[in-house]
Amino acid sequence: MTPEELSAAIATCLQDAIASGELSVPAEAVPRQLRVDRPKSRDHGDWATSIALQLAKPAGLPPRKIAEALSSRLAGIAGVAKVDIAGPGFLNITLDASAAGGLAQVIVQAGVAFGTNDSMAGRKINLEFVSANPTGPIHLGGTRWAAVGDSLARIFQSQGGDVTREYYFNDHGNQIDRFARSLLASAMGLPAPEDGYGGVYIEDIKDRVLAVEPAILDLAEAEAQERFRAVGVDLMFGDIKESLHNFGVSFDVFFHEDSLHQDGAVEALLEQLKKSDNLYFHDGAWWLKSTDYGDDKDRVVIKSDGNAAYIAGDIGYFANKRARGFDLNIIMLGADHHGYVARLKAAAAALGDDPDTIEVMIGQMVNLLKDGAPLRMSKRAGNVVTLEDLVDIVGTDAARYSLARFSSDSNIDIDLDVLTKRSNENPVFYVQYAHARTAAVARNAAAAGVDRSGFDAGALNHPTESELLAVLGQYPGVLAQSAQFREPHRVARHLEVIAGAYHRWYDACRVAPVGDEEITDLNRTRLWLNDAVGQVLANGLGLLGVSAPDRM
RNA sequence: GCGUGAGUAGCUCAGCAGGAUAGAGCGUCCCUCUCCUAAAGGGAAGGUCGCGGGUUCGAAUCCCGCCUCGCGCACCA
Repeated sequence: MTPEELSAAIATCLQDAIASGELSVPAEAVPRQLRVDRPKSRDHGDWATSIALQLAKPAGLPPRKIAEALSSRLAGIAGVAKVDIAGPGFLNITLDASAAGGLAQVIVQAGVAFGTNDSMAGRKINLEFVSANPTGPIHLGGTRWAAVGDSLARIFQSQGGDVTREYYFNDHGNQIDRFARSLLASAMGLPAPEDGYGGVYIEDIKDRVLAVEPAILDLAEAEAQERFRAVGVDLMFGDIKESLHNFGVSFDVFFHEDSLHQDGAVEALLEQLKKSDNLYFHDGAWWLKSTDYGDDKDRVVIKSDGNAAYIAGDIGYFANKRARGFDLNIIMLGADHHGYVARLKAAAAALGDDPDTIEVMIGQMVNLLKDGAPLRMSKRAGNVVTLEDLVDIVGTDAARYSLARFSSDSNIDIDLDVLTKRSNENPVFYVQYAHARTAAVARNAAAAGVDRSGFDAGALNHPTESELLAVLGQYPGVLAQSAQFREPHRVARHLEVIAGAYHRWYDACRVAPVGDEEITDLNRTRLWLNDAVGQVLANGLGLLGVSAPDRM
């Protein structure tokens, strides 16, 4: 029995109590989702609910009275062995060992489907992340989003969501010109332009452009710069796509900002905004009245030089996504872009659309520590640490896991020295090891002749088994919450909890018989549990894009 | 100044649609392999949950104020 199933059963009991007139609670006071928690102390049963305390005020009754009204009904739920009223009115529920143990079989039979759900079915979700400019390699901030964004996409899919992973290439505007000029300067042996880019990767791209077009420097300067732009940006695109692919992230759409300008989409939308009186002309530029829609200040959409400002592309891009049918557009941005949120939503509102179809996730910075001191990074100076650097140092699994296990809201410090040690300070090893251990136990069980031909749910009654079953049962709920709050780190953290419970169980309970002991249903049932743990760990690691090795 | 994120154990961080004695990993100190992977497990030490008010039967969690730190506040993208 999972906590969700128990919760649903308790909700039914509550409805019964209300219907029978025993309890009088205003409908709006009844929580839609009735929570059951795992108590910290084993003396408080397997699961507990504080529903009686929550309903005391709206029902106008002492909480213990409510608890009493509910406890006899809860005791009647199939699989519930005992219900106690404790403290101010907690309801502590103890399950039959057989009801709790049945979960092991349920999980094995569900396989990869265990934990999945259809709560997001029918939702067409566009998940835009990384979107690093094609003027350099993916830096650490982008790497964090690659790990978090791809995991979130997988989690949405596990909940039935229809997800499109999308990468927006800002290949329009003068940063690309700066990139081209930087390549040209490098090829001519000049220092990087004042507003340009430097560093080894510029040298590298320059060399590769020259390899493709050896005569490029014989062209007139403007023409040479254009060739550097065209070929250089292409090479950069290729590098970025390859890095992401090697990182296990497959984007469905690489969207080029330039295409919005090429096909006239942006121009048409700006005309529409002019007609709807959402744009005005001032100081030689066209401004969006974004303050009418909650922004701090109005924003220039067409600069006085006649060129489209950056937000013009965003307006076109949003309209494009909506035209493609996405009802939820999640955009992941770094903390240095959080000022965008208001203007993006304002732009949506100005178009007459629903700003709530846009959700912006802001990820805080990743700081690197080297020799215990913060490492300052600058793309211009060229001392960036890239996705590839990180993968070279710690590998894809550790990189993805260590970035995904933190809340995006917190700044994280990654100590290169620690990660270079490849010690088990990285929890990914702890979780992967637990998975490898389940595989080893299964191999040994098979060699000893233990199979899953028998199952006695009631036999899983050791304290470590009760704990292990409980945390396995929480997995679907953790997944659902992870999707709801867009927080993949909840999955990672719960895997660590499961791994810990598994290691403790392993220490206390054997699957394979010792020596020539007779094989019983206890051995077989424990094999079910062992395999269930392996399944859940593999499912969870899969959602994080991390491998689940059978041997380590 | 305004906006925004953070402040929880020595370190890195969970927990925050309020719940019973605040957690994990690492680090420190003990202990456990004749027994399926000791890359593990058990135990100990270690906390005014930034500070001050408020709401509540109950606050790390919600509200208000303050302090400190990160990030942002362009006709750059």
